[in-house]
Order: sequence, then structure tokens, then C-alpha cells
Amino acid sequence: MPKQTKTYIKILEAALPLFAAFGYKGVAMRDIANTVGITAAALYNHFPNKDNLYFKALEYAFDAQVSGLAGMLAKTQTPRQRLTAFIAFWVETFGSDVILRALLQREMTDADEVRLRMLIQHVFQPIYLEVEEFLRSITSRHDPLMLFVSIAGLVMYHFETAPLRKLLPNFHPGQDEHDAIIEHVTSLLIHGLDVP
Amino acid sequence: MPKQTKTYIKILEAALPLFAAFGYKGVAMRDIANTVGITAAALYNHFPNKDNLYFKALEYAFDAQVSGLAGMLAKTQTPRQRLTAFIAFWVETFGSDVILRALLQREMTDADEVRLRMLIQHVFQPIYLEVEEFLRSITSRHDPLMLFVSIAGLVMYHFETAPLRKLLPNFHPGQDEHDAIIEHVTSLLIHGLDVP
DNA sequence: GTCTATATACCGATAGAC
DNA sequence: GTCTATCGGTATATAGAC
Repeated sequence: MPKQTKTYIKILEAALPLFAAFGYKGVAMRDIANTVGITAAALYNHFPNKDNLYFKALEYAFDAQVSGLAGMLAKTQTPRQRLTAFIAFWVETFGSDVILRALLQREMTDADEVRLRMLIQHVFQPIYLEVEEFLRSITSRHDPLMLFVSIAGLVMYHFETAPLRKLLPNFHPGQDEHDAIIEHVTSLLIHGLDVP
Repeated sequence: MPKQTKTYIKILEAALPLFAAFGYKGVAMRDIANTVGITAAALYNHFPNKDNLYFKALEYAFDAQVSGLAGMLAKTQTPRQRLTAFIAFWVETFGSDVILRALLQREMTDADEVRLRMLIQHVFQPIYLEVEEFLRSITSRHDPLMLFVSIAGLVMYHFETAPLRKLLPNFHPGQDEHDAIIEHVTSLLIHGLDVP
């Protein structure tokens, strides 16, 4: 079973958008092969089975994608600037990569134990560890993990609900723009609703 | 094609947990039939095809499920009480019904145009219209729809990430409890982080 | 309205020639 | 490393007896 050859990578990059759009069961080995330009049988020279191909594709997609965070929360900034930078990073990362977001969403609903552990290791753990200390430094009112989940949901739901929101009253395209989301989320996070 | 007979309902109720757990493609007509106690062929006396069975099951699941909101935001309460009541309703509704939440999550990732419209009509539009006026009454800083999405994500992500969070540092089971989520989310919404 | 039997299609994976 | 050919399994859906 060869590794990291040129076709190996080509296969992964052909498979990713398919899995993102149609899910694991919605993509046939023949579909991936056709996209690459080979036959389904040839795929088995690179991957032992479909499961493995999917897993390697996931790993490839999430690897290095979330490495931009290091140093971004540098302490030379004010807490408010650091929060804004963090939210902006989050929005840009998942806002610009539709495939990454779709894969993540599918993995969270399918909740396969082994794949979730890989996701934690590659995506969430690095972000979480980097952010947790920062969160602790600005508030002691909230459980750090719960706050992390809240912020994640606050950001991600603006993307997850995108196809849905278009059908609601008061929708306008400006609500999809990254700057608007960043502004709205940070403002809400910093000030709250100030309810009497 | 008969309608609303006893077996018709039995089929829907047998199908729902299956679709919620394994998705549309992950459930075979045979699986549903076995759960009901009939053969797959007999299903076609009640539904023209699998697509229709799935759609009717979704409709059945979401119908009347979200009707508890009416009057809950009664204006006899203070804004803060109304906000808390709304968050509590949201958490209880989707926190206690794993099937409903899984179905919703799958629909949002698959994003089928026709089914999304049904979801809007049955679930989100009623909630949104009820809540929008309330949101407007307590703040003019935020776009109502964006604020609605933010609050939804704030609540839902504590459930969506449940299988994931167990694997993160600082996890403890108390973070899954409804009261803790309600307390955390309302507190965060009302006060914000108060970042300097 | 349910059954058995079956048509038809698709999928993952393998065998073997080149 | 890719191809053609194919096996074995499983899926939706239909036909027809009861």
C-alpha cells in the first residue's frame, strides 16, 4: 500500500468535496474514481477500503488547517483586541472553507468514536488549549469549556443555518458577510444584551 | 394510498428514531418494516416510496412539537424573565428530544430545498415571529435575525457538541445538565463577557 | 393489507491480464 | 499501477397470490 504519491493526494482532494456534499454513504468509490480519472478498482492500489479512504481524506482536510492560531492571541494586545482577533480567525477559517465546515458538521452528527478523537486531536484540542487560558484571564464567571462551546456555536451557527436563514423573514444577504458576523458576534459577546 | 391509519402512524414512529440515528441512506425499508413487524413490501401500501415516507416522518415529528411557545413570552414578565423563559423553553425542547434534534441537525447539513421549507414553516418561522418582537423590545443594537441565529447557536451547540466535548480537557458531566446550560447561556447573553 | 417472489439497479471489493 | 470483468451482497420497488 503506497503512500503520499501524487495520485494518492489527487484521490484525497477529489474525494473531499464529494464527501462534504453527499456524505459517506452518498459517495460511491466509482464517483471518486471518475472524478480522478481512473477506475474504482485502481483506488484499491492506494487505499485498502472505502472506510480508510474516507478517514485519510478527513485527516488530510483537517491537518494544518487550524494551525494559524498560534501566536495570534499574543499578549501584546488588549483583551478586547485578542477576543476580536480570535472570533475573526474562527469566522475566516470556517467561513471560507465550505468543505471543511460540511465535513465537520457531518462528523458531529454521525459521532463516530474513532473519528471524533481524530477531530479533537487535529482541530479542537489545539484551539481549545490556546483559547482556554485567554478566556480564564478575562472572566471567572463562566466554566471555560462551556464558554468555549458557546462561542463556537455563536460563530458556527451563522454558517450552519445559512441555507435555512434565506427562507426566514428579515433575511438580507449582508447577514452572510464575514465582517457583519464578526462585528455582531464580538459585540454580543463583549456587551451582552443589557436586559433590564 | 390510505392515510392516518394505525399502521401508518406506527410506521412513522418506527422510522423516526432510525432516521435520526443513521440518516436517510443509513436506513433501509427492510429496517423500518422489521421494527414495525411487517415486510418491506407492505410499506408500499402506505407510502409511494422511501422519499415520501421520510418526508411524512419528518413532518410528523416536527408538527406540534414547537407549539409550546405561544404565550410563554407573555408581557406580564420582566424582559429578563422572558429571556430566561425563552432560553429554558429552547433548551428543554431540544434537550429532551434527542430524535428531534438529530433530525434537525441532519436536515441542516443536507439542506434539501423542499424539506427546509417545511422545517421553516413548522419549526423556525413560528418561533422566530414570536421572538423577534421581543428581541426588538430589548435591544436595537443587533439585527433581529442575526441575534436569533446567535441565540439558537448558543443553545444548540451545547447539544451538538455533546459527543465531542466528552473528549476535551475540563469536561465534566455537569456541563450537560439543562439547568447548567440555561444558567450559562442566559448569564452570557445578559451580561456579556465584560472584556476590558 | 400482508405475504412471497422477483425484477432491476447499485455498491464494495477481488482476480487477473497488461 | 491501471485496466476489464465479475462476484456477492444489498437496496428500492413491483407483481401477484391470499
